[in-house]
Amino acid sequence: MQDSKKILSDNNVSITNPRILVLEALLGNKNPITVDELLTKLKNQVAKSTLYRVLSDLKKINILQEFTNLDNQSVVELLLDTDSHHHHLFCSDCGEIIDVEMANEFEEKLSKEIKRIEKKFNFIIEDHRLELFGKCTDLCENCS
Amino acid sequence: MQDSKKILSDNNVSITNPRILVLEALLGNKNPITVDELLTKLKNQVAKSTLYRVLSDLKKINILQEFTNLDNQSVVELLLDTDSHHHHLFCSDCGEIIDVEMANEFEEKLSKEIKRIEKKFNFIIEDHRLELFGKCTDLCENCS
DNA sequence: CAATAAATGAGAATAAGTCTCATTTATAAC
DNA sequence: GTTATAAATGAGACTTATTCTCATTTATTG
Repeated sequence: MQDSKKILSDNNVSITNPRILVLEALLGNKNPITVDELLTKLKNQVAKSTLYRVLSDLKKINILQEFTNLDNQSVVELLLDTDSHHHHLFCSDCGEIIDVEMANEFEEKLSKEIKRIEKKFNFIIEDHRLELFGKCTDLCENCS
Repeated sequence: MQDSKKILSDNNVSITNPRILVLEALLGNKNPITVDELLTKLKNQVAKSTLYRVLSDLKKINILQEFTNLDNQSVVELLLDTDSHHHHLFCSDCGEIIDVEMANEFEEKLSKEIKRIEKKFNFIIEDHRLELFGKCTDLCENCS
């Protein structure tokens, strides 16, 4: 509860009720969440237009990552400085998206390879994203 | 011209004019293309509803990959058996998406790391996708 | 070349996301 | 604490991407 206000003030964004509610909803989720699920969660608390605006605010201050799930739906995840670098595991059975940390050794290899690509393509690479697609065999109750 | 027909028959899909036109449009592009650009390209040749249906057909036979660009637009790329495994480089200046092959050594490291993740999460990982985000410094005429 | 199932075109329908504008709220100054 | 002002919000209209419907056309098989 205090968290969300701190996040906002730390980023010089005015503290409003909708912003607190959206942040709390996001903080309550370990894994990424569909914008649609967020809309449902906050129904009658935050207007649709406001939700989209707040999400765009959070993206602007660089604490929200947006991508798409296997059904091409928008998915959103809070990404605070304190959170560690991670990637995503997508289950094509149940649709779940799970945060995964890769081994340091691998990330170092990736950084080196990225440096090589930067030179080869004369590109400045600022960020990367690795997505793994498969099926969770017994992880969750949704999957047979 | 012969190519597109072969692709269709190889995949037991009936050979129709719209499918040939869409395939030829896709074959003509080295890099991924926006669905919207494809629509424009094929305006007056293929109905919008048909284009979307053909794209979904191609996805079903597993020769079309769909993802989103930095503006969250749908992007599409033909992915034939003969094509080599690659990833994507996104330029936030000009919006271009470029195919990139990573070094074999890196891909091997990635495979190993994926095996580790499979065990750790009890997951079967069937595919992966690596996206690199940055700016092309002098690559194209769009970028300053 | 006929019969039949599949594919298509045109446009209506849906859904995700954006925009508008009148009202409310947060912030900063007093 | 009040007040002034700019910023944020809510409600719903609007836009745009994608899907659906159904009458017509086309591909395939015998």
